[in-house]
Amino acid sequence: MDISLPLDQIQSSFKFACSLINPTVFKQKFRLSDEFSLGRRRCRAPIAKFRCAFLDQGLRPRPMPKPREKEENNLKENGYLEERKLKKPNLGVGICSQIEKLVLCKRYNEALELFEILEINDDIDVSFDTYDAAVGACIALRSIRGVKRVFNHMLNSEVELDLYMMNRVLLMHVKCGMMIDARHLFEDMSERNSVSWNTIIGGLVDSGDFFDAFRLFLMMWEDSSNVCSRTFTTMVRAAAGLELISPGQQLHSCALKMGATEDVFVSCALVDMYSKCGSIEDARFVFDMMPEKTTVAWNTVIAGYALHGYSEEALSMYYEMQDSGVKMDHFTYSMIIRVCTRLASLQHARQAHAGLIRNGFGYDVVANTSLVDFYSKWGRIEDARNVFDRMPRKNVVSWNALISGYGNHGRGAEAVDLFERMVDQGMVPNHVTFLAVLSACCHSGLSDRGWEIFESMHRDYKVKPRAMHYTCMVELLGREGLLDEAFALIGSVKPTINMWAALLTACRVHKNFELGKYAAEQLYGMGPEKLSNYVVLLNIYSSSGRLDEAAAVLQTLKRKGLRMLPACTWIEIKKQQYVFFTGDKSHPQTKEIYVNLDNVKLQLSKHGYVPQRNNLLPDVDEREESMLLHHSEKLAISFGLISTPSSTPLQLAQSHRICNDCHNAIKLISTVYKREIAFRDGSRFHYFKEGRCSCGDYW
DNA sequence: TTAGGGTTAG
Repeated sequence: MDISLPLDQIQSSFKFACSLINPTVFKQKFRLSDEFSLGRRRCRAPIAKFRCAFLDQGLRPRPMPKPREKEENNLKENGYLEERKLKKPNLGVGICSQIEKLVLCKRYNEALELFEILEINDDIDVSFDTYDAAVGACIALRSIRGVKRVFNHMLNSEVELDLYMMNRVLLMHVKCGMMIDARHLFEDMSERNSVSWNTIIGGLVDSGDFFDAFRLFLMMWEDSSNVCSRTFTTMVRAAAGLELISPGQQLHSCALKMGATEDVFVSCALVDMYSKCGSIEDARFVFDMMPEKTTVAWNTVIAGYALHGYSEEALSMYYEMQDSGVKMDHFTYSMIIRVCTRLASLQHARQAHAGLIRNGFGYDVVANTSLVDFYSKWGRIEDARNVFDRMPRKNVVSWNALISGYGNHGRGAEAVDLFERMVDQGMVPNHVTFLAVLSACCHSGLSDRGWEIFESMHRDYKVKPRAMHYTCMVELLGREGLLDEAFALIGSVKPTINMWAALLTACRVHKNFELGKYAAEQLYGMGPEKLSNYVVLLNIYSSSGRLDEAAAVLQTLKRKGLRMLPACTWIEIKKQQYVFFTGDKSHPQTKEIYVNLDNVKLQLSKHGYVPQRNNLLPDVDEREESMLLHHSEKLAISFGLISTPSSTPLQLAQSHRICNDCHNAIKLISTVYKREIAFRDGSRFHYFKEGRCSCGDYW
């Protein structure tokens, strides 16, 4: 970060940095609409221009009130005028003040309903205060209909809006996502202040039009009197949205020179920007420099660590935050519970759960959803259910988390029940819901129900099945041995690697070598340079006893210089990483490890765990095969990642998830290459991305 | 009058 430049140099370099943003590229990238030109015109009567824009959109305001002169003369003649004059202000003032009161009480819907009365009574004078309240209701409800109604009324009444009200109207359009109208409004404003600029730029950033936001900011920069700390906050968010550190750094420099970094909002935005742009060190630097660290500042830096997979650092910051005495909020707990899920730390998660309740956030939907996810992922589905049942409000993510949990526990019927209950309660399922419930059906062998749900996805819920749903169905059909149906399903869509892989697995299980070979070749054809595709092809050949063809694949591999790395698992214990390859005996405590593994194997068998034998590999003895097959779960158990040695589907699934263990590849490579090709490739160790068990991409 | 941080799957 170069922050030593003089201000004028910073300004010019900032402009240069922004000019580097190629409009064409950005328009393509962000699918921007036609270039937004900011007119220099000034309109003396802005409301007249709004009317034109309004009519251009095909909207027709109600007829203007007719002159009442004739009517009043008639009334005067009949002696009614005095009565009317008395009634008019009473009715109008009553409704208007009622609207204002309803908005104050946050009864926005009722306020807008009452506003309808104003529409049908032309003779009620509406004050700015009432319009302001109605605008507030529209913003709170994000009601486009409300915006049209209130704005229409303003147009009809021909009221001259002052700058404050113009900004409110602008904000109303921005908040309701009506950015085209907002742009027209902004363009036609005869007077603008920093609020007007910040509002429109903020709207552009919120709607993802980062490039337009930068362009407008540069225009604003020309008249720097309008630029304030809130502008920097918004623009830093734009840089974060673009994930471009260079404009972010320039903004940081400008903000420093203008003293804007003293604003806690700017600093928080900078912390967020640096972490989103991949520089957690700079994020931490900005955080450390903050004289006053607010809850949001702590949350932002914790979120930054969590985003980059630094779960332990995130947890450590969480405890530092606790020690600092800063109040934690529902954001803090949501994040930290998610971090605990990654760390598989029941102890910390329980503490966070207790803190959540103790500090009065026990009803927060997001934090509770994190808890449901945590408990269901770590073998405590009943705890997950308890948390879920006690949630006063649930959103689709909460339902998805629990359905997914039941599915992973092999409790498919309960997952389906939950899905049906969710629909009964009026919750709209999304593509994640269907993935969870289809996957649950798949793991529990509920093929008919799975197929029914799959068919209803688009028909009843208008959720178009994606590739992952088709993959799930291929797996489901494949498990049932319906290989031709699975093949036909793949043929009905654009096949993906995962679909062929699922079919290949089914073919191996059901010994359909011809179709399996075809699937493997398709897989091979979709990514010829990917080692994993050679491995599965090699696997299918050797599995079907076609050793010559398997040898040919090996030759191809050799010719292309692709090396197969042996399967490995690595584990971090107290910041020390331990790496194990298949059949590895190089660790100084190998003897103890294998004794432990044998104990685990014994305990597993006592719990009824029967290793799945692979009858396609004749030259591997049973002991070795069993060891290879369950390498990951045994390691996970022996290092305490799985609390008890049992064979519940969840625990096995978790161990595979942690160790990313690919059984077939391990077996194949250890069979074909034996131990002598096992080597430690130091360059692969950079996959220690999250410091937990992981496996290289080359599988 | 405008602003910063969070959940499911992949």
